[in-house]
Amino acid sequence: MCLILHEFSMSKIRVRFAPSPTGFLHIGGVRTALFNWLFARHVGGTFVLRIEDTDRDRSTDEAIHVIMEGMKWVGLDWDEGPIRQTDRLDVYREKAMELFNRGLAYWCVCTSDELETRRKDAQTRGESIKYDGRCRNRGITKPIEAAALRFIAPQEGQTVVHDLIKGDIVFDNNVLDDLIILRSNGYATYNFSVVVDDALMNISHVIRGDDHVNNTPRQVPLFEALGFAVPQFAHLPMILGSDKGRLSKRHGATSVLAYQEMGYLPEALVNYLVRLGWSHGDQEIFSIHEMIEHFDFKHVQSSAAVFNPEKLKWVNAQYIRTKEPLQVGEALTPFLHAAGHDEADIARIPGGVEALILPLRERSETLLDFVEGAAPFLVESMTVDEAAAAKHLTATIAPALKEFADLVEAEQAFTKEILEGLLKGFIERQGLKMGKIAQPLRVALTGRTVSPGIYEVMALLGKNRTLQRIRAGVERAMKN
RNA sequence: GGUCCCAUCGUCUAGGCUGGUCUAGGACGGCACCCUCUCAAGGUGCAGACACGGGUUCAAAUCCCGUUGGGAUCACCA
Repeated sequence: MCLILHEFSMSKIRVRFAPSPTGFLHIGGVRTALFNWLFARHVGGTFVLRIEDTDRDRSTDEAIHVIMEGMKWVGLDWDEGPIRQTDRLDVYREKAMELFNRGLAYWCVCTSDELETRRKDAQTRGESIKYDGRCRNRGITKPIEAAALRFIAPQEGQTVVHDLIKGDIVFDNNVLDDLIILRSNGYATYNFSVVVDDALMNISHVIRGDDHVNNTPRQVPLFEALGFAVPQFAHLPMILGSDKGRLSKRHGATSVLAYQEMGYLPEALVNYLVRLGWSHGDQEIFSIHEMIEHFDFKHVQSSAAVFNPEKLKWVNAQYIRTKEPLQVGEALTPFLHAAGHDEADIARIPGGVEALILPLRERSETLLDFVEGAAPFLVESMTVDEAAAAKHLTATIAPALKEFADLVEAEQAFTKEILEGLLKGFIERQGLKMGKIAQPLRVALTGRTVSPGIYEVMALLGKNRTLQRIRAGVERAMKN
């Protein structure tokens, strides 16, 4: 029974996302996490969050917090962790010493300064800059001075990495360095702690960025030396900026949470990101369920992709238009508050926030666009675009506006449909064209030349403000 | 420079493994028209790509080789 259980856990698919907490969670990190998560959910495996904080100088608790907040916002929940590598330092030391005791590692007393000058010299001579191995045969058993522990890397034959995305990648072992696994300060290095953790945590698939392919042939012999099975690898192509360089602040926000602030819906960001490097025929919009169902490595692109903010906006707009108005309203409310509109402002609108969604969602790509478009309906006295007023609120149209205001005042019910009938009847009797009256009306009601349909505008304003604003518009028009 | 990766419209991509159905499909963006009270949304249409050169083959976007171009990586960072 125990054996069966053990074997089951060994064969189970386990993946991990292992960010280093030296900054915020950026777009590339989210995509790596997403593909790990999607694969885990697709196969019913386990998704582990591991924090690689062995660089004690650059890692901060704040960064860990921000990373987890970002993951939560996009909905990538983890099954185990967060596991911090700094909690496992003893494990790495123990495994490193095990290699030393087995004669698979040696002490190196070359200082970093010496190594650096030697590297530079080698480079100017045009030679290989890898470690020359001078401590390899010194046989230091108990270093008195500060010493680093180096792994004896194989120098003959080849290491083949079986990559789920790129296929087999072959490296000649003679390019392999005797890499340091334990620093002279006693802390394990990245390449070593990663291997120990992936092995001990039974990670079956290492899914990470493309920039790690060259680390892989260094890590594979380490798995073997430690006596562990080598996991499967999947190296994801990079995400590039519009200049095809690394994605950076130049290309807009790089922190996920900045996209939250810019009014993007998390599901839209995820949808955009999943299509960056992965496809399922011609499908563009995927529910989370569909992504999980269809995700596979076979359709992951092997070349890098340029991040396109325009398309992200389009995807966001699709979600804004199709999501339940109530849910959009929930997401929108904090933005309204942030813009200085309180509950009383929102209460001015007949129907509240929800009433705002339908007329504005066809015109909004982000939640910030909603805030902008909703402004005239959330205030008692609005700001008027002077140029618009000068152009549309003329003395010529003033009498018609006034007469329409009287009609509105006499009307008891105040719905979009009734208002439509009212206006249409009015212009017919007056022999006016809709275009003649609609724009002046719009400027009078919203202070702008751009808004939702004129009936929606009046409905959102309510009878009192509608009358008030048309009358104010008439005043202004007569002076024009 | 060494090593490794990559190469279809401006961008994301389908197709490639299992050559013919590809005069290369879809999406974003662009342009035009329609709809129309403005702006959108929506609809219709247009422009736009197999990096180049050699092979293999009756047939190549698809397979092979080379060239060119791009990228990643070469730390006691991760």
